[in-house]
Amino acid sequence: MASRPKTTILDIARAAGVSKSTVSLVLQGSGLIRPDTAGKVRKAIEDVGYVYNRGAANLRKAQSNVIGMVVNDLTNPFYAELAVGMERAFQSAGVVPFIANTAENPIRQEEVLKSMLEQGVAGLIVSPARGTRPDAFRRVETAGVPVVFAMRRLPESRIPVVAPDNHRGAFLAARHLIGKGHRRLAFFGGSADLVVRHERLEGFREACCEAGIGEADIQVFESETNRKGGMACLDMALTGDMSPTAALCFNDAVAFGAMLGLRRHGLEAGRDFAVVGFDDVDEAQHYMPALTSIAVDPAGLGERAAHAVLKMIQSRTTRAEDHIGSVSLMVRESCGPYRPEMEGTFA
Amino acid sequence: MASRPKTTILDIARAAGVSKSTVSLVLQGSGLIRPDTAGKVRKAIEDVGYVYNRGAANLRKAQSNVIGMVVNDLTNPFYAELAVGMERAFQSAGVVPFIANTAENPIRQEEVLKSMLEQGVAGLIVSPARGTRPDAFRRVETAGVPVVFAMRRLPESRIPVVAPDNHRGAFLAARHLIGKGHRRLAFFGGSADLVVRHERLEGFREACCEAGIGEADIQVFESETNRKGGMACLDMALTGDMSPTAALCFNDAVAFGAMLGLRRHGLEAGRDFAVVGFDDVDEAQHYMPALTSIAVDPAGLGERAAHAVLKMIQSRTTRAEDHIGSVSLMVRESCGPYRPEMEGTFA
DNA sequence: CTCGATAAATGGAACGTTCCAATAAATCAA
DNA sequence: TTGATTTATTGGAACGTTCCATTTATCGAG
Repeated sequence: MASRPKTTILDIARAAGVSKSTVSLVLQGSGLIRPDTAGKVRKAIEDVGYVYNRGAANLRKAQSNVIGMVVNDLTNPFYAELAVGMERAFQSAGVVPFIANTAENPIRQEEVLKSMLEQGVAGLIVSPARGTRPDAFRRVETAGVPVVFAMRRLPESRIPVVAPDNHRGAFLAARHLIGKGHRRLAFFGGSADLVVRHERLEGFREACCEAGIGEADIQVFESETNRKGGMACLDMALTGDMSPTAALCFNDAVAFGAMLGLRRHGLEAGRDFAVVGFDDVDEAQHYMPALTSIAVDPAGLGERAAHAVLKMIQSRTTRAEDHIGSVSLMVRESCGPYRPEMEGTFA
Repeated sequence: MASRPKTTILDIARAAGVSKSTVSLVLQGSGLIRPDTAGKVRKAIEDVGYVYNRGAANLRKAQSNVIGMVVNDLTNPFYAELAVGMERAFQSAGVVPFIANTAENPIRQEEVLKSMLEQGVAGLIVSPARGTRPDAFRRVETAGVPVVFAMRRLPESRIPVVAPDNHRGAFLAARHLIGKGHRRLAFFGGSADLVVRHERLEGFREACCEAGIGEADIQVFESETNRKGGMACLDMALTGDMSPTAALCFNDAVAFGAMLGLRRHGLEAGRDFAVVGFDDVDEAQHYMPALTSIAVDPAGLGERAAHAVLKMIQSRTTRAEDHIGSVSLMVRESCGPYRPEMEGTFA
């Protein structure tokens, strides 16, 4: 019951009456073996409960066939979507990606990366944890393993990135709010050490600037990137004497939190306050009221990232071009109709 | 830039002026090495960009330190929670689990399991895909790798299971509905090949039976286990001439779908129809109306499952006791107050 | 048939580690 | 100092695979 003697390629060779080399060749699907011999071997493999030892093979071969995928928060359906897209792309390439979660913890991330390197991954797709130190990927880089960042990037890094057009997304969202008549705007959520937030904030500011809205009418709040953070932002925003009338949220989770917060104050998104999210998770369209958001196609970006590493591995390079995915504004109910009275509140 | 010469234990030995055996000992944290020699070695490791080759080590060692985790749907936050719980338990044991998603596809599941075996996992936690064939785990079993099923089980299998008390959960939910005065009940969603559904359905029926509600007043609908499935169920339920007034849903996703469906018919959960979910995902409490559901603590079950494999690996056995986690009914708004008029509709 | 060419199959070394048995160095008791 | 003991270190075989260089079988042509 316990302690298998572990059958090897030699056992199969013996059973099939051929040499280990022949078995190896069959395993690799080489055409050099006569079909009937190959058949014999395959039968032997089936009879004995053989399992291929990829570790041993990698020792000899230059390259492994595992690809690692390190994601910062599996609990966020947005990243789960990303993972699913990657898996789809890898599946058709015949590789099985291994996913590991860092739970937004840089220490854990380090462990995970180390483990993946030790396992001999051929490539890596990483959505780095918040607070990742600049040199966190030095080891990976010196090991010469191809990496691509997905969704997030590090401040100064030569590692290629696959991400949505955060700047444009935020710009579109802000312009939408302004178009509805809002003149005092807020940006909700995210922490300042996220490059992504920087990009979104810039797009947001650009739209404001274009509309002639000054810094005095812009309020920016930091928070966790989840519902709780969104509620916190809303509370802060409503306590000032010049409260904003609309908010662009760092992501949908924050937006849901903000809407929850509004309800606690007896207000309703779309009627008393405009909210727009970012990411357009599945839930956004089902929410009450349905959330206006920026669609970024995470699964598509996942596929893109997967193809990028695949290509890097194949061409044995560690460099690749960034890919900035296009985004689109999904207008729903959370911003309500055009409301001229909002213009009147211009400071 | 490309094609590392790959530094090995021998390079370090040379750099530190010791033998490879010494380096190996240091790597394993053996106390047999004099502290200053160990220091020298560790420094050399740091200087050279060494990465440990776990594949080579596993070739010699009996046991690896990777544990695989195969989940049927990462997109469902419920399973993501499960994964997170497992990771937590493994982290404190110093192992890094590798997660793979099967997307509810038995063929994919087979590939994934094969890949994990080849990688030499020490143990496996699996939430099997829908439609898994009874012999899908034969290879894993003959390989002697410890496996535990999480959340789901296979019809006839000796593999230990960690799962919530589905029977009791459904029983509690149904009794709650009956207590609210409902007398024509429906069960929404899930496919008949899921053992889990069987268990829940039984609990549901038991509560009905106890309350003297006959088969004629019970309607059971199959569907996908997501929002879409829930909407479909609701539509079917409302078309009959003796529509139910309340439904227990296979899981929260189905319940959300059902509530969406109600709204399309101009009805509201909690006022015109009672809905209860299963799983109590985070979203349940934030929904409008907040969803009454059965809490199962997926993260806790994940931890439990992790400990189970860990123990199995340690005691080199492939058997373990099942663990049935306790559940509790979370009463919220989706079933409304007691409504005696519902009793009147008794057939 | 025999020879040369081609196709099919094989033995052995190598990959990077662990671990045992053995050696070398340090320590101690006499 | 010497041997006995303990403490540190080391060489070499082994793990299961791949791949190169060979050997052996098969086939066609003369």
